[in-house]
Amino acid sequence: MTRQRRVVFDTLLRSTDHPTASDVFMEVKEALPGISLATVYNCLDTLTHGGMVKQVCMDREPSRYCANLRDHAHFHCSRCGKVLDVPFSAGKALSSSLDLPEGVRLDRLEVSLRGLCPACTVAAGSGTDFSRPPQAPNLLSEAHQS
Amino acid sequence: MTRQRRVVFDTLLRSTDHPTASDVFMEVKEALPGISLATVYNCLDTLTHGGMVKQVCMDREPSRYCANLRDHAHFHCSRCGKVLDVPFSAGKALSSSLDLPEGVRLDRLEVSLRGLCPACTVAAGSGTDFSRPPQAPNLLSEAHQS
DNA sequence: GATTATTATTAGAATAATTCTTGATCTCAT
DNA sequence: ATGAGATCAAGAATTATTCTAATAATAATC
Repeated sequence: MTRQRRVVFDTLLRSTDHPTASDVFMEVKEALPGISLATVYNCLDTLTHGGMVKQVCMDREPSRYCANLRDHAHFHCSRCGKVLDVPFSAGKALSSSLDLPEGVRLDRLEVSLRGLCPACTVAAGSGTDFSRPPQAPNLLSEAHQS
Repeated sequence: MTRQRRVVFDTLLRSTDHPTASDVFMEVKEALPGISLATVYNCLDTLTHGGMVKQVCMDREPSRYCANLRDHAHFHCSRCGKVLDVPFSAGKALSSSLDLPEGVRLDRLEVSLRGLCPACTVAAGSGTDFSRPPQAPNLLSEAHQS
């Protein structure tokens, strides 16, 4: 654990949003003015491989990093871009709602959500109801089903 | 629906794997030798926005495309790179195993899995049992939990 | 059927996130 | 101190994807 790794890690621990590598870079520069973006990438990589940090990808947007190691999903707001941690409901095993083929070895499971965060749902206004999404067979109805 | 869009779409309908844009490009060139990669990207985009096709991202790997519109998760084999469709178990609402904050509007839910496909689990051998992954509170135990 | 307007296609340049390369620097056991 | 090994910095390189501008196809109107 080098100085730069520690500072990068501390930055993530302090952050509640889910910063990108550049976000972290800008933040970390205050403490370590000489650090380079490449080093931040290296540190984030090392921390990720060491299991101290999770890398969060959605679509092809820049990766975000998160020091919350509890199992959780990520909700990405399409309007303000914020990323929220969404805990899994206690007691419900997520993997049991999947028909995994026999014989696979499952190492990692990732759940990403898209939509509007509470604030943006309100801001977007309209007569939509603010409770739950429309119910489809399993999760939600994709408007444009064939 | 232009000629190139149709050919791109047909290619996806025929494919059982989950081709990347370049994969599609190479395949489509047989029918439309003059087509450009940019057009393939455009077509895939149009089809995705039109809801005929799903774009599948995992980590920072190239996007893959899939014409299976049924709700399903994607299993990515870390060894051979294959991507398998994993249907959701009938009757179990996935979104109900998430503690979504009040007031969010959920538009899209994506589940990605990583591990070894059946063939690669066998090939990787070792004394591992081939049935189910180790059980953790919710989905699976990340070896490196803090 | 000709003419205009719209939209899609192409080829290649541009972009942006990330990774690689190289030499300099640090750490630590000896 | 000294040397071995890892890490860092800077910038170049890579790669998936998007943009741009010009051409071509399609559709709509006369």
